[in-house]
Amino acid sequence: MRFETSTIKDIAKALGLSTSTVSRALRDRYEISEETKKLVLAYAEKVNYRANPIARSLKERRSYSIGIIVSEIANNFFSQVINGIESIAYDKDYHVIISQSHESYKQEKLNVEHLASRSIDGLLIALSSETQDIDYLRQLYAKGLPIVFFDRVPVDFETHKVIANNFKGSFDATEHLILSGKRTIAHLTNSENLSITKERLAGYTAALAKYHIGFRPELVKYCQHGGMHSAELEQAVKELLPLKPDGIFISSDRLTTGCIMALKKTNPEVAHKLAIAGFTNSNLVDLFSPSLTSVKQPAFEMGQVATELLISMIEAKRPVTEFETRILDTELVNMAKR
Amino acid sequence: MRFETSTIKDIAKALGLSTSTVSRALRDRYEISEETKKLVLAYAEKVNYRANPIARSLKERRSYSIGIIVSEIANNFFSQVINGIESIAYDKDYHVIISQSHESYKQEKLNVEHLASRSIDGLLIALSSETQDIDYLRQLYAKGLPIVFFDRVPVDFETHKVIANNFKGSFDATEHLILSGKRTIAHLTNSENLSITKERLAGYTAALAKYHIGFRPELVKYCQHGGMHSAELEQAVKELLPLKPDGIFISSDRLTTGCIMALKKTNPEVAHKLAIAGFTNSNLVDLFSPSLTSVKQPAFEMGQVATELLISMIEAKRPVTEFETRILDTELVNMAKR
DNA sequence: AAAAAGTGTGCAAACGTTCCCAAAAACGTT
DNA sequence: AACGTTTTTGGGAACGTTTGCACACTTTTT
Repeated sequence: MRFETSTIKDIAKALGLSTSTVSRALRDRYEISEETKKLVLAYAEKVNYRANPIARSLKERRSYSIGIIVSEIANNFFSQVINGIESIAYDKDYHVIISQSHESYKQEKLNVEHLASRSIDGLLIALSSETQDIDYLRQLYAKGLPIVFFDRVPVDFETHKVIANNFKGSFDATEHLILSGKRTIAHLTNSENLSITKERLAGYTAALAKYHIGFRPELVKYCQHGGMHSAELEQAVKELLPLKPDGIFISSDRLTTGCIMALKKTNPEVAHKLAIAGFTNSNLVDLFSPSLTSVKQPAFEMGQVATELLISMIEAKRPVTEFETRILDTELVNMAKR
Repeated sequence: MRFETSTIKDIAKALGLSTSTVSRALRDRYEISEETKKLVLAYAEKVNYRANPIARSLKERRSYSIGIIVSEIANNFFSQVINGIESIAYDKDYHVIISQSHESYKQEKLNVEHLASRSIDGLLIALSSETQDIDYLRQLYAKGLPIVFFDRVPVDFETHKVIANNFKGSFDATEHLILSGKRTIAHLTNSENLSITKERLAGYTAALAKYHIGFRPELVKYCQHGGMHSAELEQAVKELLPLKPDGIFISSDRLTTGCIMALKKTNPEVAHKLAIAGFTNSNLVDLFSPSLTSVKQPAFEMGQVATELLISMIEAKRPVTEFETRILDTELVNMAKR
């Protein structure tokens, strides 16, 4: 801000102390007499002193801020994750800077690099559905930037990761469809290179296998852009319907809503006959028609856990070498009766 | 970031120049020989030099970042506004920092002050539904922090403002209900102290007046927390239904979805008989059941306009004294036939 | 040929902190 | 009373920039 606020120097001058003393009093560092400390604190309070975080950042070579990359904040899952992140970050005096990749690799890379140049202390990232090459992240990581992945995580990157139990979530949802009598269950899913895609596919096939239903690859449709383009979704739906599925399991928030929308638009009569189960964290799911069974991820908690792990990395005195992958359980809700 | 990158000093040393020369070459300032400039630029490119924004901020006493306060990012209207803000901000090399008030005055004030201490160059804010006292904003403004309000704006604060044409949006929605034969139209709205509440109420009453329908105050229900608490909504619905409305006009995104949810939960049979019209920017509105007529705000454009105004204030050489209030038209979509 | 004007560069201070190092003050021990 | 400890304070450099000023050199003007 261009307008002046009081600085440590001002306080020092006013109190006849040195800036070092004032700084120490304020940060409660080293040995400092109770008396002086109180004096400084009282005066600082009086003039409403706020430390200049910019100056502090420059000096300490860290910014007390962490970067977040998600594909879209207008996505319930991600906005809930962000709320979780904030809840922890603010507690520990970190600020968060949110960037959106819009499922674009180029945008993601650009944003990450921008954040890195803004001196973030660490990065929380869910990869875009387009992302295949994470070399740029490796480089930053090698240079010392702590990174924690969540939701969409790369397999071959050694760091902390936080994911939902995608396998179980998918298994449960698929099993639910099977138990309500469906046998031809389509699977609409994200870009093939995402970790969540693989895990969710595995849950789906495992459920089929448990009930001795043959896996038919043609029932699985991938969406490269994660549902960002409605044309992509309509195409997938168009290809799927001739196969006469009686149920469909959809593997992401955006795809779920997008798919129902596409169904309604292109084949409204089918939409209501098809049993639908899908990942979504929308809190509007109760309003949807056709209704669906939804797999809800513990988004808020995922954000919290990821942030705790990240901050532990940031504040570790020595390089962290032991990494963990936290897996949090999903929840199956709003069982549609049909 | 704790890891080292090359600095202006490094470049200067490597090239046998002074830091001033390098700085000037990089920023293309003052007279500097083409030759030296090319040399520096080439070398900077080679070592992948990135100016340290922190140092620059400290020196220039500005951060090239703007703060945003919204009640909730998990709200389609606001996330679209944010996208609009980002589209302009990034173009002009500003970074944005997003904070959520969660419709709490306390949280809002805390966040604003936090942002201010983080040296933002300007603030874009939509007031929380609880906010009555904006003295803290006045103080910051008086100290020189440029502020632009959008959506929820205070009346008695002289600065740029960007709003939707709330009057017309409400008028159109209410008229739509009237034209489809409704006569007892309830109005569910936000906290009474919000600007949008007043404007939308005015549109509602004007439409009633045009068709010679008497205004019945008991048909208007205010929600202090803007739909953040479902109990509040259910209570409002409970009080409204005995009055036997045949239509309802709801005046905000969160209230619209929340109200339908409450209706469905408490009186599912009524829910489908009532004609519903409401403000919402949800892109899932096509999936809703009961369906509704929605008033959509030009959220993206609002964000863009607000940002342009803010940046013009930030970059003005002399204090701005002429302020404008931009009013953008809403759109009535998805006319429910009933 | 000297003075004036123009051009390119470097020096050094400043932005507001933190923190190493040394100096001063307070205290205790003999 | 002189010394050693311990506790508290101050001086000043550093973080990476930007920029006013001075200086040196070149070109133009008289």
